[in-house]
Amino acid sequence: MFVSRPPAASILHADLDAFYASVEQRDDPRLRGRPVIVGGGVVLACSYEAKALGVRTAMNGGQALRHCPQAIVVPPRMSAYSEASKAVFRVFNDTTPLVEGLSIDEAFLDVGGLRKIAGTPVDIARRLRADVLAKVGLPITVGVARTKFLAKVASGVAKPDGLLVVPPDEELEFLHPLAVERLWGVGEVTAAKLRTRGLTTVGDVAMLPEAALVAMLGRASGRHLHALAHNRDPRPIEVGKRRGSIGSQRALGRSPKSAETLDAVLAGLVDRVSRRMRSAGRAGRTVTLRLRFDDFSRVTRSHTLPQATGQTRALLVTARALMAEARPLIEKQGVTLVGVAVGNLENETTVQLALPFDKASNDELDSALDHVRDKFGNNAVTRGILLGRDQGITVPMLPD
DNA sequence: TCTGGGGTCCTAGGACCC
DNA sequence: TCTGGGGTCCTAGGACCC
Repeated sequence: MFVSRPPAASILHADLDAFYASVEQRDDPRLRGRPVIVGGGVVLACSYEAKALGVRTAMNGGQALRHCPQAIVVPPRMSAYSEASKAVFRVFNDTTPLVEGLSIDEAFLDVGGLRKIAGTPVDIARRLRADVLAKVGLPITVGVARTKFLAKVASGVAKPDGLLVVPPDEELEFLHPLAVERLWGVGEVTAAKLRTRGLTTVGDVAMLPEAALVAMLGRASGRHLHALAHNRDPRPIEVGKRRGSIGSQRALGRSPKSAETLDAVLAGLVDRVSRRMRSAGRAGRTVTLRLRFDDFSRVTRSHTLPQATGQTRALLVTARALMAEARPLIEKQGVTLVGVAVGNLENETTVQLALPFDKASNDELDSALDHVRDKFGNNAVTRGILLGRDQGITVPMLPD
């Protein structure tokens, strides 16, 4: 007869500490041990030394310096962070094939099946932290639990440079005393709603019936929160998720902007987005224009095309039409931010050019290749497969 | 020095089709 | 002729996360 045991804690949530700031401290020894702020007008990231003095992410730069006049402010180096992220994800992927990336600096890893070859989840987590430090030179915190949600909560509690395991028989003891803000999906608005009703800990929330939470927060949020407070999270690790939209935005400051300036900004954003789409081998159907006004209110206007595209021209035509639609609002309120995003992204698996090679002139072939380059980026062509005389060019799906 | 830039998911109403 | 239900897609806004 089998006795069923609860599944072991075998989900890891690995989260780099103060990621951008740690990369800066790694690359410049003079910054180590000192309060570092990455960003200028606004704090993109700050070291734990700066956090200890009251600096927070997304804080306005002047405000941050008032908290911490001795802070060293460095401009962001996005390509360095992107490289560091790739190196860390290589360590993740060397640890287990079951890796689900959440953002540039965090991921879930399922190490449940590795006990025989790599040891217990805790052994693996210790080794992972040591490997990331040795190979990439960055501190990383790991939470270990039976579910994704709890592993993430655990890493949040263990930060910085920590390791925290929540054993399956201690889950509620760990979870219920925590502040509601620790729950994934509880931000400022939800926390305020809960607190006005006297609910400050996860345990308080767990005592409420689901229907009460649904009435308070809406169907999805209510159910979600009820499940998390009772530590129910059956979601598996998902490998190979691809993003659903690509966007870019730019803050403009408060001074009024002419229509020409706005159009130039718009064209620049569309160009940036479409380049990124092509080099990722993606195409999308829904173009969204986002505007922010000087009172910080926002609006969006969107339009869905019949066919997915990654071409600059088609996206720009659509974005301009949306901008024209929003014209009256802009004249009334003074726009301070413009963003363009393309969603409904589809995977481009292959492109077949209906161009028989044996009948095509060199010029026609060149223009066909240009077409592929224009649509999918240079990468696509160098990685393309020439199938033969009358089958044209097939471009394999590119990893995002 | 009031407030960056990149995303995800949910809701709700209306259009449209069967 | 009138009435109805279900499903999907689109648009706009909002909350949240890093």
